Amino acid sequence: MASTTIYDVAGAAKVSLATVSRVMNNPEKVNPETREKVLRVIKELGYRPNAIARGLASRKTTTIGIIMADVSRSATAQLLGGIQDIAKKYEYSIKIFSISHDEDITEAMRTVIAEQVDGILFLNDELDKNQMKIAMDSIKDAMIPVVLSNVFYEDEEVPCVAINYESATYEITKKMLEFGRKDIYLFSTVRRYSINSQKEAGYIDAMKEAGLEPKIFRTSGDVAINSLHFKEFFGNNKIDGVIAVRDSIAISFMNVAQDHNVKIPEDISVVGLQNTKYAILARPNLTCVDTPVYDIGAVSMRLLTKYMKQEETEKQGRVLLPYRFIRRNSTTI
Amino acid sequence: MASTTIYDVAGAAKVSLATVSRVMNNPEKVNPETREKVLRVIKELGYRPNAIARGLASRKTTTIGIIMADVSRSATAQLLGGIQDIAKKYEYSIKIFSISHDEDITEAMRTVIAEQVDGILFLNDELDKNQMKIAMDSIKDAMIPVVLSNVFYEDEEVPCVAINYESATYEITKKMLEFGRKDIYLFSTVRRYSINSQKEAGYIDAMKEAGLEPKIFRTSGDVAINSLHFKEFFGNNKIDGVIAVRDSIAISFMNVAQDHNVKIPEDISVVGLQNTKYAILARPNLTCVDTPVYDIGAVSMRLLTKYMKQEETEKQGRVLLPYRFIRRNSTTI
DNA sequence: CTGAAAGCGCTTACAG
DNA sequence: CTGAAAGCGCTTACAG
Repeated sequence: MASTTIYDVAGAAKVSLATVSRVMNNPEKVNPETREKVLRVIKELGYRPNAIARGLASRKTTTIGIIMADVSRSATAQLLGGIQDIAKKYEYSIKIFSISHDEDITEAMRTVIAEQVDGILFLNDELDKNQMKIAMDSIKDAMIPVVLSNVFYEDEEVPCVAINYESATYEITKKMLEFGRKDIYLFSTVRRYSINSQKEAGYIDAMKEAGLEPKIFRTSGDVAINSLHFKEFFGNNKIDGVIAVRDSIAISFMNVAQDHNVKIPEDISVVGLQNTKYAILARPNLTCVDTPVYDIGAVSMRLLTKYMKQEETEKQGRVLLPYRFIRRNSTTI
Repeated sequence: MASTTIYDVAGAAKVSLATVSRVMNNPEKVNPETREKVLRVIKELGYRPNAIARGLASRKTTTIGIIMADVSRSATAQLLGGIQDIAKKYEYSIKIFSISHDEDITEAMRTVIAEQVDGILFLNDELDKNQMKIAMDSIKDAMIPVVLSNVFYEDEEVPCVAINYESATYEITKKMLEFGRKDIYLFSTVRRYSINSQKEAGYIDAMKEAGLEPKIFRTSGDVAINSLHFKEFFGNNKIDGVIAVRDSIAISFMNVAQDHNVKIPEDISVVGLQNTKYAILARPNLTCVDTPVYDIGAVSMRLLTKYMKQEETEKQGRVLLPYRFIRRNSTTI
C-alpha cells in the first residue's frame, strides 16, 4: 500500500497542497470550514506527513540525537527512560548514537550532525578532556542546541543537568567520619568517568579536612574480578568504612566481607552511591545516596526543548538536582 | 557555520553535483582520477551528505525504528546493546519509539511509519493479541521489513528471533522434578508478557507430565511488594522449589525465605530465568537459565539488514537461539 | 484566506 | 564517464 501524500489529501479535499500544509502547521491561518473539511479527509485517509520531506523543507526534523557510550549501562537506560517520556510529550523523536572512547570523535560527530537532529543530549561520560572538547566544539560549530545529561564538561557555559556528586560524596563521607569511622575507603572504577571523578573529589576533600589520608581503591566493573580483589582487605588492611561508586561494587564487597566473617555494618559500614533497585535485594540492605537518574534525563530533555524553541536563550550553566541519603542496614549511621 | 552541501563540493572539485553524488553512492561508475579529486575535496571540506535530503531523494533513510515498551527495562537495554553494535557495523541509524499498552496503537504505528524507517525491530512484548495484530498489520501494509526481537506473535510468518523459553522452562522444571522436588512453584508477573506466557506453558507441561498440579504465583515487579507476598509461603504452603521468570523475584524470595530460617537450596531450590549480573551478587548465588538477550538483539538486527537489502526474501519464521543452564548454589540440581 | 511557485539537498534515470 | 534535469514530499514567502 503506497502511503498517502499531501497531494492525495489536497485532491480529495479539493484544495491546494499549500492549504493542507497550513492546516497541519498553522491551522489558525485557514478558514474554519475548509480546515474542518481538510481535517476530515486527513482522518479518512489516515494521512501522516512524511517526516523526512517535512524535515527537508522546514529544516526541522523534530528529532533529537542522544549521544552515549553504551545503552546497556544501567544509568544510561534510566536516563533514556526520563528522556523518552518528556520527548514523547513534546513530540520529539529520538535517535541514539553510541560513541566509544576509542573511535574517531570528529567522524562520529559528523555522522550525528549529518542526521540533522534539532538538538543533542550528550550522555557520554567516558571521553577524556580532549575528546570532549572535539565533541562540544563540533556541536557548537554546527549550531545545534545541546544539553549535557549526567556528564560534566569543564566549560560551564554548556548547559548541564546532573547532581552535585562531589558534595553528595563529601557529605556521606563526613557523616561516616562523624560516626566514628576512620579507615574509610572509596571504591571507584579503573576506567575514568567524569562523574566518578567528582565523587572522588568529594571524598578526598572530606578525608583531608579530617586530617585523614584518602584511600581510593580502583576495581573493575566485573563482579567476579572484584571479588578476588576484595580479599586483600581482610588480612592486612585496616578498614572500617566503604563508599562505592556503584552499588554492585558495594554489594559484592559486602558478600566477600561476610564470607570472611566480617560483620556489616558493625565492623565495616558500606554505602552505595547509586541506589539501584538491587540495593534492597542485598543482604544487608544497602545504605545509599539516591541519585535520581530518571529525573536527570527528564529535566535535561525538558531544558533542551526550551533551547530548541529558543524560549531559553541564555546559557544557565549547571542544573544540579537534589539527592538524598537512604539509610538502610549496611551502615551504623 | 553553515554546513557544506553537495554544491560546495561540486564547485570546489569543478564537477557537477551528479558526479559528487556518484562518488559517494556508485564510486565504480566514475573515472578514478575525478573520483580521487572529488574525494580529496570532500575530505578537505569535511563534507557529509545531509541524511534527510538523501533520505527523501533515495527513499531510503538507512534508519531503523525500534519499537519497545520501556527502555529502562533491563532486557530492553540489553537487546538495544546488541542491536546497536550490529547497526553500527552496517551503518544504520536507530530511532527508538516507546509504545505503551494503553495508548492508541494505530496512531502510534502511524507515527513510526511516517518517520520513513527502512526497517522495524519490534521488541514490545506488553501488547495483547489484538494490539499486536494492529501493529503487525500496519507494518505489513506499509511494506516495511520487520523482525520481532524477543517477542512472540501468533503469525509465525513474521520473522522472529528469540529463545525457546517454553522448552527452557520445561527442561529446568523436569530437572527439578528428577532431583526429587515435587512442590515446585512458578513465580510469574501480574502483567502478561508474551515471553512469560511461554515460560508458563513450559512449566505447566512438565508438571502435568509428572502428574503434578502446576502452581503459578503471580507477583508484582516491585521487590518491596514481593517481599510481603512471599511471607505466606512459610506458614501453610508446601513448597520445595521455585522457578522465577525474573532474577529479582527469585532473589527477593530467597531473602525472605532465609529470614524465615528456610534453607536455600536444601529446603527450597530456586532458579532464575534470566541470569542478570545480579545473579552472582545474590546469596546464595542464583542458579539460572541463561538467556542471551544481547545476542537476540544482534541476531535480529543482522536478520533485519538482510530483509532490508532483500538478500533474504522468504520468511524463515522463528530463529531460536541456544540457551544454557548455569548451576550455582541456589539449587541442589 | 487561498493558490502558484520556488526551494530544501540530495538521487537517478536519461542523453550524450 | 559526465552533466542537465526531473523529482522525492513537503514548507513558506509572495501575490492576490
